[in-house]
Order: sequence, then structure tokens, then C-alpha cells
Amino acid sequence: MKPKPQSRRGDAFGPNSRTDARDRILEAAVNLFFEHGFVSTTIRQITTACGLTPGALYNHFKSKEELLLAIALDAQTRVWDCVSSAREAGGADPAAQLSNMVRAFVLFHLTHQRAALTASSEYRWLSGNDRKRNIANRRRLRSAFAEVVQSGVNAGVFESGLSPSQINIVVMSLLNMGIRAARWYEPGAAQSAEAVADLHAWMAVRIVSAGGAPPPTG
Amino acid sequence: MKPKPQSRRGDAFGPNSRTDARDRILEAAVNLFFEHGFVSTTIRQITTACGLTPGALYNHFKSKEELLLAIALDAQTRVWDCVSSAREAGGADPAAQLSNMVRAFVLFHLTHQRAALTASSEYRWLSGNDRKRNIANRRRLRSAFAEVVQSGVNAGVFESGLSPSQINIVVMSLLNMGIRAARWYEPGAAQSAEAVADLHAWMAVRIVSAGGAPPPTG
DNA sequence: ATTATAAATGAACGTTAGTTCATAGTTTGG
DNA sequence: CCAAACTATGAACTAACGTTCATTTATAAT
Repeated sequence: MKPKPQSRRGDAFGPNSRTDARDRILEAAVNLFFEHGFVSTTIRQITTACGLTPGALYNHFKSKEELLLAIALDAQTRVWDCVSSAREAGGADPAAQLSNMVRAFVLFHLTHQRAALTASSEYRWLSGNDRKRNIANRRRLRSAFAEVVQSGVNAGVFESGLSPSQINIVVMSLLNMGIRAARWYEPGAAQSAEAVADLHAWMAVRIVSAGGAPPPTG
Repeated sequence: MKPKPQSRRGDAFGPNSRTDARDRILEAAVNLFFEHGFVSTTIRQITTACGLTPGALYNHFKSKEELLLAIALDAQTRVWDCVSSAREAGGADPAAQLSNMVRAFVLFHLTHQRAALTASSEYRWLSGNDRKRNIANRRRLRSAFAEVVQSGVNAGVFESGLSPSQINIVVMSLLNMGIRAARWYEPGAAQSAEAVADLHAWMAVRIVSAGGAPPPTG
């Protein structure tokens, strides 16, 4: 009786201005995925949150999973870009590279908590090739970190006792602590996102730097 | 037509020996929660996995949530005991205490991957007081770690520049990397659980030990 | 042996999930 | 100004969910 489709471009400004429906869906979804998890979030919650009815969502995404995929791929792409340019900004010094990368990674997770955490911890609900793609992206990121640490070890600036498999574990630990920071960090807290990111970068460099107690063998 | 209730004590041995139904349910549940998550695991999956029908589960647990609670509380208790005695074994030296605690924490997560990860990352599906209890247990554990780090800072054996809020972040990072290790570690891998735990303990001590670059301010 | 308790069954219940679809209104392009 | 392409609606569908229950069988206690 009262279907009132909205403009695709939206009235960019004014009291009744609305953004594109697709973007509103994505924003509502990322909020709800963060809060309740992908599985527990319903299509009806998402569409209600952005003023639509369930059927309308399927004009923009062909399934709930494709919605998750869109969010996850976008966040992964942005994390990669972010970390890549941080690496380049570190010049040829492995310590500067690693520090910059960790800082950028954590800062991204603190300033885009919802999307970053969705990409990093809801990917298990993707199936088939979507999942493979997400996993491949994650592996690529880990490899970039591992490369930098290895180069530092080779250059003698990082702890020489670290074996390649230990390096992998260290890298996974660093990434996981950054990812989980997106869960516990609260934007209004005493520590700024930059301070938290700096602390993580500091921890990373501390772990791998040469000097101090050698790593355990094995 | 063929209800064949089993012995509560079970025929302890022999070809048809069966353990107590409650334990079989818990074991099936912890496996499925680990693999598919709490929300996605169905009562029917659990009961099928241990040779029961859905209704039978409710003779042992009054709801799906109570099943999760039983698993989570048990694991938390065991982690606490484990970490507490590791702390005592460290004597009065904060570095030995922290190293032992991290080692014990990680080792527990690697040898009880399913239960530990369920306790640590499915607690959000508990409601009301169950959830509060879980959160309180987690906080107690964090406090124990923070106490040790703070005592090391006070004693001058750990980095003096670390503020209390930085200590909290460091502790959360340490715990999170141990927790996540339960997800990526594969028991048959090249690295033994002990070696991985040792490496984590090494990282922890490296981060907090005095000397090296001072932590960022803020 | 008899009784009381515990445990398993299989069918059912009420909900709610993701998704589809005929319909109707809106926007765009020629 | 008309037609084609979009987009939102609201109702419906199927499937699966957690849970309940009357009933039946096994075990434990007296």
C-alpha cells in the first residue's frame, strides 16, 4: 500500500537527506555483526536498523553471506593498504618497518573496530571460495610481517636465535593482540588510539630486538 | 518402541562400555562449540554425536546455555588453579612468576584447546549472572597478571616507565595471544606445546624486562 | 519382589530464521 | 511522456531451532 522507494543517489543534504541504501545496510550490518556476531544477527535486525523491510536487502546483496563478504573484503583491502604504506614509510630499517606496520595495523583496528573485527573474526562463517579468499588475504598479511622480521634477523638487528617457525608464532601473536584490541578498546577511554597503537609497536620491537635473553630453543 | 536407557555408572569396561551420559554430552559439546561456535551448534548435533536423542539432553542440563556454563566454569577454574600454582612456583621473583604464569596459561590453552577457547571466547553468549560470573573470573585472572607485572616494576626488575594502564594493556595482550594460540595451534605440528608455551613466556619477559627502549609516554 | 527414581525415546510445539515473490511505486533515458 | 529498469513492500514459504512431554524402560533402594 505504501512502498516508498528512495532515491539511489539520495538527497545529499537537507533534513530528510539519506545515504545510499546499500551503504546504510552495510553500516547497520557492521554494527550488528560487531555487537551480536554474524550468526546471531538477523536480516530483520539489519533492515530495521536502516529503515527497510527484509525483502529490500536482497535488491543489494544476494545473501546474508555476501553481505559479510563485502564488509570483510573491504576491511582487508584497507588494512593491507594501510600496512603496506606503513612498511614503505619505514625505509630500509627492519625495526622502523615493523614498528610502523604494527602501529598502522593496531591503529586501523582501533579506528575501525567494527569492520576490522568482523573481517578478522567472523570470516569462519564464509564458505567455499569466499572463505579461501579471506584466508589468503590473512596469510598475505602475516607473510609481510614475517618477511620484515626475518630480514631484521638476517641483518643482525633482531634477535639472531629466532627460527623461522618461531618468527611465525611471534607474528601471529602480534597480529592477534592487535585484533583483540579492537574488542576491548573503548574510544572514549583515557588512552588514545594512537597511544595504544604506539604501545603495541613498542612491544613488537621489544620482542624481536637483538640483545637480552635469547629465545628458547625448539 | 526401543527406549534403552543406559547405566548411570556405565559398564566401566568391555566392548560396550560407556561413560556417563553427562560426560559424553560435555565432551561432544565442547568439540562442537570449538568447531562451529556455540550459536551454530545445535542440540541435535550434540546429542547425535554422543548417541542420544534431543530430549535426553534435558535430563542432564536444563538448557543449552547451562551446558555452555558448565564447560566455561570448569575450564576457568582449572586455568586459575594452573596459573596460581605456577605463580607460587616462581617464588618471590616477579620475572620467574610472570614467566611461569604465561607458560602455564599458554600450555593449558594448547593442551585443552577446545574447553579453554570455549571458556575464553564464547562467554558472550551467556546471559545475566552467568555472564557476570565469567567476566569476574576473567578479570581476576588479569588482575593476577597485572599484580605480578606491577610488583616487578616496583622492584626495578621490570621496565620502570610502564604506567598502570599500560600494564593492563600489556597483560591483556599477553592473555589474548595465549588464548588465540588455542585456535591456530595444531597438536601434531613441528613445535611442541611446551616449546610454544616457552616462547610465549619468553616474549612476555622480553616485553616487560628493564633495559632497552623505554615505553612510549601516554 | 515392589516401588520410586532416573533416563531415554519420539513426536510434537511454537518461534524464528533466511529467502522468495507478485505487486506497486520511483527514477532514468530517449 | 512513455517505457524500461530499479527498488521497496508485505506476505508467504520452508526449514530448522530449542524445548517440552507422555510414555517406556532401566536402575536403585527397601
